[in-house]
Amino acid sequence: MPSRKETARPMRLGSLAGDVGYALKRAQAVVSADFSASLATLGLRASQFSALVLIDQNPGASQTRVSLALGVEKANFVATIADLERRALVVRSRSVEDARTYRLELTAQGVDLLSRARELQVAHESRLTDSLGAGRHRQLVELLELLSTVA
Amino acid sequence: MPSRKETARPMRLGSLAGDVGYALKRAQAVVSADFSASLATLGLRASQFSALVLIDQNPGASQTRVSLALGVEKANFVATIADLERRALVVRSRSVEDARTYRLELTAQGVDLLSRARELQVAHESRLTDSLGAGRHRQLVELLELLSTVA
DNA sequence: TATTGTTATACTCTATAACTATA
DNA sequence: TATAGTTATAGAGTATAACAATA
Repeated sequence: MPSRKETARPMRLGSLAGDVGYALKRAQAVVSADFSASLATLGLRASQFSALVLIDQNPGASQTRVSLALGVEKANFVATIADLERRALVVRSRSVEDARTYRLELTAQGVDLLSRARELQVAHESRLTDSLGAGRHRQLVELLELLSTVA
Repeated sequence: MPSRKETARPMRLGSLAGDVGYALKRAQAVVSADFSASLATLGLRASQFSALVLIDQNPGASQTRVSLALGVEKANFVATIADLERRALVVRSRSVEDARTYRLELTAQGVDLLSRARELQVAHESRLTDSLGAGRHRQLVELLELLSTVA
C-alpha cells in the first residue's frame, strides 16, 4: 500500500470514518507490512510462518486440518507445504491409519528457522505495544478475537 | 475463507494466539465477507464503494488524490474508475487549472446507488454492533484508527 | 525536471471445480 | 458414498517500471 502522506488538503472520509471494515483493512495493511518485511529477512511469508507455528504446535496433523485451522482452502495450501518441504523445513509422511493423509512435522531446520522467526514476531509485537501502549494492545487483540468468534 | 468449523480436536494456535497481525487478518476476513456479500447485491465491490464515498465527499478531486487517500496505487485505481465511469456512476472532466488531471464527480445515478449502498453499510455495521455490543464496537474502531496512525 | 493518468507486467491471495487414491 | 491431496483456472488486490501529455 502506498504511504498515506497527509497533504495540505486532507480528504473528507465521510461514512468511511468510524467504519469497522475500512479501519480493519487500513490497520491490517500497516501491521502486515511491518511483519512481512521482518519475516522477509528469513525468506518467509506470513502465511508460511503461521503454517510452521501450527505444525510445530500440532505435530502429525494433516494438511487439511492445518489449512482449515488457518482459514485457508486446502487447494491453496498445497503450494505452501510443497515449498516448505522443498526447503527441508517440513516433512510429510503418509499416515498408517489413513493412507490418504499426510502427517506433517517440522525438521530440525524447521524448528531452528521457526525459533528465529518467533524472535522477529516478538520484536514486531513489541513495536506495536510501544506505539499503542500495552493496555490498548491487549485490548485490541481481545476485541479482534471476540469479533472473529461472534460475527 | 473457508469457515472455521470447530472440530472435535481443536488445533493449538501457539504464538498465533494473542498476535495482533493474525487476529487482524481473521477479523478482516469475517467482516469483509459480510459486507462484500451485501454490496454484491448492488454489483459493487468494497473498493468501488469506498471510491464512491470519497468522490461524493470530495467532488472535483483528482484520481491520484482519491487513490492516495484510499491507500491504493494510482495505477491500480485506473480500472476502478474506468468501470464506475462505464456504468455512468462517475464522470471525469479535464481540469481547467491543470490539464493533466481529471475532476471526479458522481452522476445522479452514482448518488442514488451510493445512498442505497450506504443503507447496506448501516445494516452491516448494525450486525457488528449487535454481535459485539455498541461500546466494544466503538472501542474497536478507535483502537484500529489509532493503530493506523501511530504504527 | 516533476507529476497525472495510463499500460504492461508480475506476484500474492482467494475461490471453485474436477480429478486420483483411498476410506 | 465420502474424504485427502492435487491440479487447473480465474478473479481480486497489490507493487513496480515506463510512457505521453502537461506542468
